[in-house]
Amino acid sequence: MLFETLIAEKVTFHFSRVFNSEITPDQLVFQPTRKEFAGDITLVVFGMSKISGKSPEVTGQMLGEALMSETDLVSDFNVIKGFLNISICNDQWIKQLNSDYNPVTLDETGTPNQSRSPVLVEYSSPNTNKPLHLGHIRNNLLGYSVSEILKATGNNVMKVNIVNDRGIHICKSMLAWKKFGNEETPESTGMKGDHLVGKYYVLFDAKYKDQIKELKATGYSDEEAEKNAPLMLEAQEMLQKWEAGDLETLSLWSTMNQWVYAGFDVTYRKLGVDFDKIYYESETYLLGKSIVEEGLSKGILYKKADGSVWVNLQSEGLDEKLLLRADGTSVYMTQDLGTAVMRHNEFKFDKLIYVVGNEQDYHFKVLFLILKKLGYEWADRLFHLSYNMVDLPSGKMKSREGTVVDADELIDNMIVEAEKLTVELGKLEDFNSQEAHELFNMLGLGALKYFLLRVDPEKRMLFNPNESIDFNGNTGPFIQYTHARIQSVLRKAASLPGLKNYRAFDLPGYTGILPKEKELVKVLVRYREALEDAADKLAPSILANYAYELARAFNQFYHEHPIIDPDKATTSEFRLVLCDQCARVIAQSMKMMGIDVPQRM
RNA sequence: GGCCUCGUAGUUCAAUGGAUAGAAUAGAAGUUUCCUAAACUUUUGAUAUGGGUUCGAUUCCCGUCGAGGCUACCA
Repeated sequence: MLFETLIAEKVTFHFSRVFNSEITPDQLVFQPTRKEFAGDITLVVFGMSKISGKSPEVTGQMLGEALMSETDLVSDFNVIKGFLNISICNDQWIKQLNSDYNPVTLDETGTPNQSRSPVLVEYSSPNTNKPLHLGHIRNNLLGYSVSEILKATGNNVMKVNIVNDRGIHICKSMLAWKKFGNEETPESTGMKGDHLVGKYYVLFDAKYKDQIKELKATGYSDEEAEKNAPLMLEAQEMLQKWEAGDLETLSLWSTMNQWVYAGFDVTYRKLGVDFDKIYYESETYLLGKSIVEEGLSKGILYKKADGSVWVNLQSEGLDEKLLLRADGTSVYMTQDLGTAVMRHNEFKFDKLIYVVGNEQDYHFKVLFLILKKLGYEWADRLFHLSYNMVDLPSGKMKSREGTVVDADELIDNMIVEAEKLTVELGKLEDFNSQEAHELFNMLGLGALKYFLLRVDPEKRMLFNPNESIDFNGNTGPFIQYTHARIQSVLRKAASLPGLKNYRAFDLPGYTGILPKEKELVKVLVRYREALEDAADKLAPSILANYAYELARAFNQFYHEHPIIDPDKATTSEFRLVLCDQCARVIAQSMKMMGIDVPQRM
């Protein structure tokens, strides 16, 4: 917090002098002073009164007096209950905005620090049998944003993706295409590849359901019907062929996967997310067996009579978990053990962060425990960044019931909506068609990204597609608008004689800092703190809400001080530096959420 | 059944154990001679419930109620 370190140092020094007992800086609790009280920073003295031996009020009063008379930081103070409200001298405030002060000290180029061992962020991890939907968007934005935040705080980040390109689900799409597809291709239909494959996945499910119904009519039970439906049997046969390396199956698999990848690429590009390395499960699913064998030989794992391999986690309060089937084939867990070890061998990562939905909380808990049991010390540096689902007003999204919100469709709608509103507001007078198009993109995606990122990842959130997304209030477009507005102010200032060099300013004799200016400085200076918090908790929501607070504070400030007055260059300079800093901090925090900000709109 | 999340204004979201629980939106009333009104000002309105811990609890602990997830030799 602003001035916290400075004050803390003085407090510990004077505390021991005044009360004859010691207190350490980490015992001090600071908070910003609430608006309704006089002061800039508040020291909570309840906890200190035990050490001082005096009541909270007296402790606060005596400390306040000492700070005021013995330091040049404090201009005033008051004590209310156990709260010591401290006012900071004006010249200290101005120092904060002096030419050597720059809140944006982070690496603006985004170049990772290569000398540090990398932080791996795994996100997206799609299946190749259907297009991406709203839930994936939350995942992608979270993963991308967390990566950018970590980069900005000096980490060497590797973004990785593991594509689930094998298994029975792919076979279902392949089978339906083979039987009912009439050789359709993305080219012949004009459909995006992932949507085309998804169409056959849905078709499989529909036909499969018909068959179940027929079987049940002939007296099968639910379970028998599901198991014995011809389509399901065929799909399983196909999976076996795939695993056996059957050329025809592999070739179809490869063709359809390429369609999907081409489709995903389009969506990823629209979302502005990317990866440094992509893994494919078809290449990694066999990993992990040797690790299990090793654990077995060390006696950490055990074999049951049927030959299956298990780990016992009952001492950790969990259950037994299967790691290898009786036939020696691997399961999901085996594969994840393998990829984790492989990634550590490959990168010697500092951390590995898995951005995966919270329905897999248990899986990751178990995964980390097993690795720990197997003796990998780096197991402590694995994190599951768990996020909750996105709900629709009708409840949970269910692909089978067709209540999913398709990613591409949603993105396109957002852009159309942005266009409608912008045109309505008549904002486009000096935009050519390409610039206008870029602006709609920025606004539509800004709205969507901000909407999904401003909510704490742990929390379930609600998305209402009919209402689309607001462009007013706590939204991406509001912040984007504020940035454009500031740029406009700065352009105007640059055109005025005498104000061209406001960036390299110092403040000769300027002392009369106004309350609104002070408020803005306070918000600005908390930026670093917000960023470190966001990196610490892997929560872009902190940055999102911070960016909004800053935009709002700016609009209020601007409302009160709207005029550039060339006659009062000093005052204006100070304000322009504030503007400049606001724009830079807004742009940078938005960038870390993958949101572009317009220069004008 | 067991385990894990989560319950905050009508609605969508905030709040390192701190002061009178903040915003937005919806509702009511206002502000444009101005560098951008996608702005600003005023106003109505909330911690599911019962205990406990303490100077102080939305936050920590226990119970109840409610929502969701996990509890596969699927991934």
